[in-house]
This record gives sequence, C-alpha cells and structure tokens, in this order.
Amino acid sequence: MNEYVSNHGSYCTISQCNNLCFDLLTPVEYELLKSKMLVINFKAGEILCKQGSFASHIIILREGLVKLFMENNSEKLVIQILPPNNILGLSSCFEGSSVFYYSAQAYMNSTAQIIDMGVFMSILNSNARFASKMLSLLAEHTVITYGRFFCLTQKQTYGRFADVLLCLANRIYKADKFPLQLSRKDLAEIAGMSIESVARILTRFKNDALIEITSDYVEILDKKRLTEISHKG
Amino acid sequence: MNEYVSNHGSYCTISQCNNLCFDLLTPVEYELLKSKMLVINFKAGEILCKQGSFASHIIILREGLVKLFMENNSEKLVIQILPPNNILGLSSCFEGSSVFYYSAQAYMNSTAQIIDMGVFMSILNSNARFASKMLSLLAEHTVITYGRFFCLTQKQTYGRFADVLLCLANRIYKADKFPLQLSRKDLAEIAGMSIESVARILTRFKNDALIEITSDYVEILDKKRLTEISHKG
DNA sequence: AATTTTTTTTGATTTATATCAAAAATATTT
DNA sequence: AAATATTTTTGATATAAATCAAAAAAAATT
Repeated sequence: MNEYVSNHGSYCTISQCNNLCFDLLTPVEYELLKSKMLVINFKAGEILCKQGSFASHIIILREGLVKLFMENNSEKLVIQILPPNNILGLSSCFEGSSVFYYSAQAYMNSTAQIIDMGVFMSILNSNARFASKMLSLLAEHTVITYGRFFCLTQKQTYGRFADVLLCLANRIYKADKFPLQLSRKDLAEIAGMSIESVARILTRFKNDALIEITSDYVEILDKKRLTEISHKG
Repeated sequence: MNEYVSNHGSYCTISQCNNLCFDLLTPVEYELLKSKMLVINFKAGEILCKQGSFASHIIILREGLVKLFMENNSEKLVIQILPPNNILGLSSCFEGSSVFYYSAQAYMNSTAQIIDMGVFMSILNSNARFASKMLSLLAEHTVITYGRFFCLTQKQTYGRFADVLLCLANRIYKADKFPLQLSRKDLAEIAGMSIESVARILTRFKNDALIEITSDYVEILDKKRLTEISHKG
C-alpha cells in the first residue's frame, strides 16, 4: 500500500498551511497590503464569509477555530476545519469568479485579518514567488479536501468517525487528550452522519476502551486500533 | 436560493480550464519549457499518472478523455473527468510534495504534453502572471471538486445520476445528444453507485421520457426536469 | 434548590441502496 | 452462423445508517 493511501486519515480535515510568507513581499507591497488590511474579531457562531456572496476579500484566520461548509436549502457539508494561520478564499481567486464557494463560521471566538481582494490579486500578478507560494497553499488545501472527499464517500460511519477523532488529536489540538469544545451536533456534521450515530459510535469506542470521553475532554487511549478502524473504513 | 447553489449540478464533473496561457511566458521561458516537454499518446485504458508515484511532471491533456481517481485496496473514487486542454498535477505543486495524489486513466485514446516539474516550478517562481494564472486554474478546479464533493455526499442516486448526465451533455460533449462511450460500469463509478443502480435509473429515466438511450448514443429529452431532479437530490 | 430547556443516549422502525442471483441482451470469438 | 463470453437488466434480499420516539443526563433559568 502506498504512503498516501495509508495516510488518508491524517489528511482528512486539517490544513497545515501555517507559514503565510508575507516575508516574500517587497516593503512596498507589504505596506500596500497593510494599508488595505483589517483585523476583525468574530464571536463563536458568527459567519466570516457567506457562500454565494461577493468575494471582496481574502481572510487569514489568526486565532480560534472555523469550519468551512457548503449548504443548500436542506443539506450541509463541512469541507474543512480550519485552525489558526490558515488562509481562506484562495479558491475564489480566479478570473470571472467573484463569489465565495463556501461559508465559514467560527466555532469559538476567533480573530482574522481581512485583505482586500483587489490588492491581493494585484500583488499576485506582480510577485512570482508570492503567487507560487499561494498556489502551493491552495494545492495543499486541495489535497486535504481530496482526502476528506475520499473519506466521506468511501468509508462507513466507524471509519469516518475514527478519522475525525484522529484529526482532532493530530492536527487541531496536537495532543491525545484534548478539550471537547464541539457538541455531538458539530461532530455529526463534521463526520457526515446523524447525531444518533455519533452517540452510538462514542459509546462503542468507550466500551472498547479506544477513547475516554467526559463532558469536557476526550482522550485517545488506543491510537493504533483507532487508526486501523480508520483504514478499514 | 443563491446562484451558486442552484448551479451545483453544472459544477459537478468537468473543468473548463481551456486557456492554458503559454502566451504569458517570455520567449526564453517558452523555449525552456518546450525543450523539456514531451508529447505522448495514451491508448484507452492506459495510466497517465499513478497515485503515490513521484510527481516528476505536469501533464496537459490535449486530446481524448481522462478520469482522475483515488483508490485504496478496495474502493475507488472518481474525482473528476477531464476533457482536452486541461492541466493535471497542479495539486502536487507544493513544497514538500513530490507525489501525485490521484491516478489518471484514459477512457479513450488520448494525447498529452508532459512538462518537467522542475522547469515548471522554476517558471512559476519567476513569472508572476503565469503563476497567477496557474493559481486561477487550480482554484477553478478546486471549486469544481467542491461541487462534486457536495453532490456525491448530499444527493441520492437519482439526483447524482441526473448530474452526471447533465455534465456529460453540458461540459464534455457540449450537446444534448452525444455518443455513449462510457459503459454502465464507468457511469456507476462516476456517479458513485452500483452498476445495478445505474441500470435501474436509466430504465426509469427512459420510461419517464427524460432521456433516450441506445447502445451508441444518449439524448437528453427533458433537460428541465432532469435539472429539477439534480437539484432535489 | 427546583424547574425548565437542551443535549445526549438508547431502542425500534424505516429507507435507500448495495449485494446476490438469474435472465436477457449484446458483443466477441470460433 | 453458432457458440461463447461479456454486459446489462430485473427481481429478491440484506444491510448500513437515517429517522422516529422516548428516556436519561446535563445545562440553563427561575
């Protein structure tokens, strides 16, 4: 089995684009960017950008935790969960496009830098290394989306949920024991299943001593078996 | 309902990145690129690139039809169907990455230009407008993947299959009557369902006078209702 | 502290769709 | 043209997971 396949799980939800490389900008470009940049605080539950609305800016999440999702009248799909130091809106950077293709909502109080799209695009068109870096970030993000796409379409509930737990531990909280800031509803949404299924899987994982879960934290007890479950699907 | 949501169907499978903008290159860059470029013919069924293998090149499909897919031991997910004049491998263009994250296989005899990844990356790092254009192409591709992700995870079989038919008509063949070059197995794979489900849906659509299908062509008779089915899911 | 509201868990039922099995149709080979 | 192999269709059954319903637990409000 090749390395990538065996890593589907860890590619599942979280981007690792931490280095945003404003150091690639010239002083003039940096000043220009700063002059068109705002810092905004979002409260838990607030919307950072809305699917279908005019993509007038690029957003860099600096603190907090955010979900990207698509929705229509009845359905909702979480595309990705974004920890701090990730950029949001790159997929709207193409000619003829001027809208966001997903919404972003804060799970908790969050801080973001908001950069004017026009300025961002003009810098892209003048600074090759910066543009390359942004291509690189979008590529990385896209690969993560592929992994999640595979996970949600090919694996069944236990495998999907094992993936979610591993992602939370490995990518978001970077610890095997982490605070439980997400509700069963949030988890269900991320894992693409019903709330009841989440409850059932949690009880099962708990009984099998794979995890410990209380009202305020989760601890992964048997990462090896959880990874096996993720791979089996 | 916003415009994007109502367009999920048409975003479902096919990229429209036709203009590849080698005209953005300087003469020197163009010569360099050409010197490191090969043209290769692939027979139906042949593999253009293999998931997990070293991404030593960027591929531009010039003729034919290709599917991009991810697979593990037992499962297979078609990420996208690529008509001619599309670029393949941009998602491997990031630092630290050197592998393809999907495989590509030709549905029919196809022709592709193969460009050395090192040369491609070095041009990206020196030509801002070219790099911007590539970012733009990847962004467009990513948005299409989002649409397909939504389709495959949120819609059920009839909606998904209506989407596939509409995509074939609108994006690939650009006609309501088109040759049936894909087997039921191919269609099932694209729509993410079993072959038997495809057969059942086709009989149903035929009986309801939505389409006409023979051994060598498909004709869409009622695009409006098919679109409704796609939207309802 | 008692009451109300919300969230979570558990059990029973339903449903969409896969799988299994076999027949029919089509394509390929002899 | 006949025989064989493959693909497609149709029907019956199985299954994973959603939905429905209600109880239990936790959180919020009075």
